[in-house]
Amino acid sequence: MKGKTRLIRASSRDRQASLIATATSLFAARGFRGTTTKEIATAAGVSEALLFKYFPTKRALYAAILAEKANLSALVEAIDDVARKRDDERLFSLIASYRIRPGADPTMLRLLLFSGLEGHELADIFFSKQHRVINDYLAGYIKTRIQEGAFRQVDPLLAARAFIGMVVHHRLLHEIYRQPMHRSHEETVATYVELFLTGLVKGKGRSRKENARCR
Amino acid sequence: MKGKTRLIRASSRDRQASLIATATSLFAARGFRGTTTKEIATAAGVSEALLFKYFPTKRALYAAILAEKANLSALVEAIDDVARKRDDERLFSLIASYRIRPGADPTMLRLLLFSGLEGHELADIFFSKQHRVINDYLAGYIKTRIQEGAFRQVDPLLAARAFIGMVVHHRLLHEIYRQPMHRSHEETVATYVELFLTGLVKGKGRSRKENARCR
DNA sequence: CCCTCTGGTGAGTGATTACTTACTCACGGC
DNA sequence: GCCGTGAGTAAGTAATCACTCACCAGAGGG
Repeated sequence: MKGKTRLIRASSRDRQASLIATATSLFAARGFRGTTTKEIATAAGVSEALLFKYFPTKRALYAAILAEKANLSALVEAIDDVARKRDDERLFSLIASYRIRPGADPTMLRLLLFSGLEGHELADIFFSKQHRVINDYLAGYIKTRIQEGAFRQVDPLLAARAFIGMVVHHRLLHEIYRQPMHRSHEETVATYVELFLTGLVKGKGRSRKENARCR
Repeated sequence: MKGKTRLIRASSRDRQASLIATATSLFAARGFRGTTTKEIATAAGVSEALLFKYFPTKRALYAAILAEKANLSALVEAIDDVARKRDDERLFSLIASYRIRPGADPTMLRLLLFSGLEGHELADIFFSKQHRVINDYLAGYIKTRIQEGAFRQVDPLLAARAFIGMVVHHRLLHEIYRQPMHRSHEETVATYVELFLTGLVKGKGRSRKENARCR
């Protein structure tokens, strides 16, 4: 209490984590080239020199972020459950909701896009962990459902891409280009899922809930 | 013929156009922040000082590009024709082919993404001209077809987004993240169009070409 | 009381950046 | 023949960048 400011010396691990957290949001907002090491250090409340004590180069800090922020295991686990029950509508809704949910922060999407566009060497790994995991999982499920006779005969990988594409594109418009969502989150998800499962053309059967006069 | 090199003095208009062309591909490849004025000038074969004779700032050059490169009228005209004939499959195939065609260059997509991510002030206008035009056109067509009873009752804007989303996402994977196309260009387009029009779930009618036992 | 180890910094360094200034050169009209 | 005009440039400049170095402060152990 004798000094004017209470100097708090953080542990090595804490400081490193705080630098990564700060840098993540800055890199996501402005990209690798658009973010300076000074900005990161200042935002984290330390000197620039200290940043270089923990990460030898700016690229190393960026690489640490891409390597770390990549776990989608929570989503995959949640999906695994409904997949076993063969609840198609719920499974697709879950995937879409996870991305389009109201408070979903755009950090990871922006980081993914920036790393791809800027051609970072670790972009491939980041891409694999962020996107491919779920794409491949979905393709696997679709393949199974085709074999079971529940889905039409299509290329499972392309079908999975198509659905993920709807969702990712929606986020892109909303989070990058600030396009307003003119429908509620639930309506949007339901529309995409229904479109994907039952198609756009009429007269070939309706949604499960309505009359199915073709039976 | 007396000098060692024949100095060719281009006209103001030609030089400006050549600078814009050169800068476009560099900005698309590396982004606004990742491209230096010196690189642009050198690539265009002139001095850096001359660049600033034609464009007062680097941003002004970038703005000139975004303002200029935005015409999709050729596609809209081609679509207009099949739209009048109500040939759904062909219309959707046309839109998809235009983007997924073999030699399509990724310049505009990359420019669009970079400008959105980097938050350039003209990104909105560029986005409107590059993307919204076709999205709104497609939404209008879908709305008409719903009124005619040919398509199911869905939000036309969301449906249009969904289809464009499939296509844009496919390009993203292919052109930004270097994912290989494991199917031919035609097969891919056909799959997306069929998926979108008739859906994934089986037993509710088939593609037009096969039996339509629900009639 | 001193010694060492660790978290932390102020003040640089050379390279690169967007942009400027003061200039040259070629040519067409008078 | 000379003069104005427009294309073109070499050589800056101030700011900013990633990164470095020499140094400091305080805790803990002997």
